[in-house]
Amino acid sequence: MPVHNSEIATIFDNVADLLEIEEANRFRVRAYRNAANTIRDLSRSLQNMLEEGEDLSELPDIGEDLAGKIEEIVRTGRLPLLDEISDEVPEAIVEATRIPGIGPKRARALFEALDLSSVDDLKEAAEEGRIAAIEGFGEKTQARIRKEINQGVIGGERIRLDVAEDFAEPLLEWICKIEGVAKAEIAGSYRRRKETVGDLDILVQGEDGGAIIDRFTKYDEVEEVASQGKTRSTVTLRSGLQVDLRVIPEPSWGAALHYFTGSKSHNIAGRRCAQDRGLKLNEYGLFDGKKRIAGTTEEEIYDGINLPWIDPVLRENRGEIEAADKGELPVLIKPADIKGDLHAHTTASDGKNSLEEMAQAAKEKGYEYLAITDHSKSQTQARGLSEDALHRQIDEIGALNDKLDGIRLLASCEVDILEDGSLDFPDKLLERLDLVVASVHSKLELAEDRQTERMIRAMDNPLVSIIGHPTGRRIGERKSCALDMERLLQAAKDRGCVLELNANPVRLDLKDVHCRMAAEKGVDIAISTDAHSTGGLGNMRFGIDQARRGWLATENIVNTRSWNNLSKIVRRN
DNA sequence: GCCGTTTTCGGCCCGACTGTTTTCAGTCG
Repeated sequence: MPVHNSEIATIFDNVADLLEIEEANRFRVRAYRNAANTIRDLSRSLQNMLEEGEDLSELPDIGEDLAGKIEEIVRTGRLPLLDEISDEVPEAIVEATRIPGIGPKRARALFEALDLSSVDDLKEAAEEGRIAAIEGFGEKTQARIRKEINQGVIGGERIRLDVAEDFAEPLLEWICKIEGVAKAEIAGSYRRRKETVGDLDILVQGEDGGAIIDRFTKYDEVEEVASQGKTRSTVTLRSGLQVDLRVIPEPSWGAALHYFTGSKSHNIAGRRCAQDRGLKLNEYGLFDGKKRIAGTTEEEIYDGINLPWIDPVLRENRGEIEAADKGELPVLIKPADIKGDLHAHTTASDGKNSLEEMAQAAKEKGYEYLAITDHSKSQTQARGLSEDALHRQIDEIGALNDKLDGIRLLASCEVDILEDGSLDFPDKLLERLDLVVASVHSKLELAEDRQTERMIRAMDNPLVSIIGHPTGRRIGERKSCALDMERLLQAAKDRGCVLELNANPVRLDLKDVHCRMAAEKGVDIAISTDAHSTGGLGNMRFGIDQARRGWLATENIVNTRSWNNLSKIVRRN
């Protein structure tokens, strides 16, 4: 049974959580967390690395001990250490640490003082007023615990980037108008363009922090003010989104922007770089002793630790600091590089606009081409085209292209990959198309081997140009199907098949790490919107952000090429 | 538990805010 990196990382994170509750050495706890982060970001599967006899202790943050534990997990699917400490620490304490404001120490103190055995017991104790009586606890903590448990918000879900934008952009605009605010910017994972964000970190430049924050907490959509000081405040909006605001004086702006953009592990690595040079880096600046030597801009900060500015999308401590140090940062793809969109639907299947309307919208984006990829016949719920209907659409596109000026429609189809890997339309029909996108829409639950083989079999057909939304995931709704990504990428490379990076913010399929793996293997990527309306073409920017997070450059992306060049790549036969 | 131009020990990122107590630990980011 394949063991995935994410499972191993989760085991290590769980060990860290439990060790923390047991008050183990905090650096040992951190070692497990660091290892989990390293593992989560690896571009290769640990299982494969082991099978190929590689020494895992050469990986960063993995030493002899953890390498041995990984081997054990891969072999048995379990880690005895985790089983042992799981027995020692009641599950309810672990759950209690998910209440904001309750960490490992207080969770343990609560359960020991009150002799509780579940979170329900904790709720009961809070309602009966027994928590406030414990030394070190008080009324406020008790009220908070009661509220958090009743709201059932233990944990808190991450919000999709596009959803966060809907709340963030109007809020930012409003903040910019507060008196005394010189400028404002959203930092955090939002600025790094992660596919989901946990909260918003907003920085404002201004002098009178107390007044600015006071005004901020009066924003129309603020439901609760969790904390409020002179430089910092945390509120929750009615939408459930948590917003942290920090007021930054001008000389520290760059340092604060860098610090609060993160990621945390990028910052830690950055501070080590500073330490190596005998300097100290924090959110106020870069310091030589007590003297601030940089801080106004991010460029200054990086320059001070002898690095070029690193784009926020790369700041995940996935090797960007080392690459920057060697002058080997990728030249990332940018919106202006895109010459066309290779996945779009019309009213012929489940789209909302006609061929003409889609062509016009693509032209307005400055594109050279737009591929029309309506569904194939098996997709009855999406009004998939019959063979005759596709024949007719190909003729229609041909005729329309004669009339169109400055944009070319490509005759295409999003053909279903059937359960056995064969295609929903015969080759004879597909041969008439400019290119073919092949996607899986059914039987997403197949076992990893069968799912992987199914897609590889589809790629065996040289008429298939691009595999659409390869993993089928929908963020927050549906997990990725089980796929051996390394094998899939190798198969794509061997066959010259392109993989899609679906730019729909609900999909963003491939993930950033998969994009990076693809680039490392030399697999071409198409960033496509899968637009079902003219507005949907605008999702390209989410795909580009994702590609940039995956270190992709112009040359990795096929739809940065003119059709003359692109046609040679997508016509493999 | 990891790591090393300070290499087998002794370090390990850093500061704000809260709630509690009255000088600070815990938590968070």
